[in-house]
Amino acid sequence: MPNIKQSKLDSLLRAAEVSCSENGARLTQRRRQVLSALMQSSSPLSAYEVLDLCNRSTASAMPAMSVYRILDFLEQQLLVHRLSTSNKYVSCAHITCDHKHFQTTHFLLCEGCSSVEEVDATEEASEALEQMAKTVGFKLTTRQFELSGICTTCQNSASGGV
Amino acid sequence: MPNIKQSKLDSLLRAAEVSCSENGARLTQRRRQVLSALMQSSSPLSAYEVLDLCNRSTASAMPAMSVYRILDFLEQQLLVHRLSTSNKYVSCAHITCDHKHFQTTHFLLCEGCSSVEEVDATEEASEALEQMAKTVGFKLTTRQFELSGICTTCQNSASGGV
DNA sequence: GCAATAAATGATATAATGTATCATTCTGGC
DNA sequence: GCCAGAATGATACATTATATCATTTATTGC
Repeated sequence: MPNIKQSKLDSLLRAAEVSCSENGARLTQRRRQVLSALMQSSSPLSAYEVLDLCNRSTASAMPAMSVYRILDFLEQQLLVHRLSTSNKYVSCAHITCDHKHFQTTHFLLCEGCSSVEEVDATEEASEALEQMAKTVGFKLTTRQFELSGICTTCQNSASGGV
Repeated sequence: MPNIKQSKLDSLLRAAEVSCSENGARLTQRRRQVLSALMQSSSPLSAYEVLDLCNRSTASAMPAMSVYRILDFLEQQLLVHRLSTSNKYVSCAHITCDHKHFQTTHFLLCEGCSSVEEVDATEEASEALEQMAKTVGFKLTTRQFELSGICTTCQNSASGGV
């Protein structure tokens, strides 16, 4: 279920390739395949879901091991994010911009349609959390939060489905 | 590695039993065993870690299935919490008080010693997160946040270990 | 261009985690 | 004691993740 245009996908992949080469890394065929699967998905995918998609699109079967390796690689390159609450992966929403993930990122996970929205933390939210932790002497290192809820679309459709 | 006194453990278990019976549920031997393992642990435990602990303390082997069932039960009874980021379990810090988990709870996970601190969300933090989500039309349902960082103890000990 | 080296992937086995299903045992109410 | 429902046991299996070594593909120095 590709929910993005081919042209958009191409430009994302091109940007990803540039990003890799800037780090002295290569966006190989296999890596492109995995990244592409995530980009075309409207919801986070597990490693095995990625595997299935890859093996559906190509004749040559990819082993599970490769998917895990490649997901790790893509995560290091900041091209995908791993959602720890569901242990699934999403492609980064900021591949084409020069956003550098300096600040904290939130992922809003819709319980209705499973979509994910990647947003920057507001100053206030970061501040408030930091402060709260500090009152018990805790020093935060978390740079990523995953919040569940209902997205706009699902709020408007009574059913709550896709 | 029991980090709590026997008397403390006993009183916690007694309180848990009362809590169960108020809900028309029973704290059976097996359930007590599982809950006890979690109470005695200074860090969150996976289902299989719980299983190992239970099977170490008793002669009669408990099947994995039972542990999963019992963890579900204890979670329903609000006697334990499931940490979704690590897929592990901790016993509730508020078993002996009448705290009812009405408000949002945070879990501060120490990257040094793996300990967990369960704290109530501050008004400001809840507010700020809610507000942030609202700006993109998202309605939060999350009642539990898991934040990683370094606890006081580990900040003070250079090594960062236990 | 070509060997040497490193990076990436393939292939296989296995560990770890979680669930489905049905049988058995335990418990409280009659 | 008997029965119904709850709880647990037991077994099989599905899913997810990792370890390890072989093979292929790219890169570098010559």
